[in-house]
Amino acid sequence: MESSPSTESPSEMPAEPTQAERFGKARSAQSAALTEDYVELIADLLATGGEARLVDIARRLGVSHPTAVKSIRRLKREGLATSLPYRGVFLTQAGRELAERVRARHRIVVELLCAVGVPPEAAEADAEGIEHHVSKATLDAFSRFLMGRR
Amino acid sequence: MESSPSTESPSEMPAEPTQAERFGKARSAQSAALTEDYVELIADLLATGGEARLVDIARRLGVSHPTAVKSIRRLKREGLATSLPYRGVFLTQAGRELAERVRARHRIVVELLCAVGVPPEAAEADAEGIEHHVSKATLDAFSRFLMGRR
DNA sequence: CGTAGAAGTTAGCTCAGGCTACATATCAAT
DNA sequence: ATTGATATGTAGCCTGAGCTAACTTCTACG
Repeated sequence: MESSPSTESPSEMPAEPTQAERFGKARSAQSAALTEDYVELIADLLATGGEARLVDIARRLGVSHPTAVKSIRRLKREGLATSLPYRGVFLTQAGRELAERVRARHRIVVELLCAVGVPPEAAEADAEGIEHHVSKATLDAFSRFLMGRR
Repeated sequence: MESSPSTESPSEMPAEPTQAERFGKARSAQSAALTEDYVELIADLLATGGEARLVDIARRLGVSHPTAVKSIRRLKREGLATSLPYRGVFLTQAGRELAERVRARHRIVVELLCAVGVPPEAAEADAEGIEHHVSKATLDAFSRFLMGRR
């Protein structure tokens, strides 16, 4: 057995907390991702079809209706959406603002991916997962990059 | 908004399945993410310190020890790792190969982010979440982009 | 050598997101 | 108006990842 592990005496505390924080952050981002997906989709349905029905939401997200119900209940709890029993789902002011931010970010991520040579279909598919992990700093950098090459 | 619906049936079933698939894919990617994080970290610990102890893994990932135990049990179940009770965790051949792929991908993602102007700290932090959603096609595009500007 | 403390393990709980099955409400068309 | 097809909603279960508490096993040191 190697004798190295404990002999790291001089300074052995700096790097780890940072990495743990990064992982933790990525983990919680995943939770917000669902919220963002729902809000974005609802906004889209409202914009294109005039209304956002449970069935459509569930189908577009590829989940069962009850799952969509639960998630939307959460959105309502968080003050992002409202719904009338058989009249569809709507967004609150906060929900609309979030949707707008998410949509703008999604667009920028897709454009950035395309700009560096990712095929459009892959860009669209990967963006769905990537966008939720793009911080403000990174998004700003993406914007600048796209701006610069126009 | 959809580029090319797979089947343009007469009346029903428009472009939705595609989007549902994307969401589903992003969802399951999140599950693989954990596996990748663990394997990558174990490889790193083995490379730098010679051994990967439960305690170190848990601390670096920012989770409790029992959580790490559970996750590693899963890795063993999936044939990616082995462990001897008080002797640390090791990677199987498959685990080492996965670790190598993950590491290469992580590096490329960070480099790509930096190349488009993302500050290094943000690049490193965001990559932790982004990398798990980068498909082969996107990764290849990243590589080409980086190659081209060297 | 014997024991204190670190490392590892087990048990059992929570929470969130998913699902199926079943119940109810709406709507559209006859 | 009745009724069958859709759309919603509720109940109850599963799974995975996290945590704490309590127990066991090493190991190192006095």
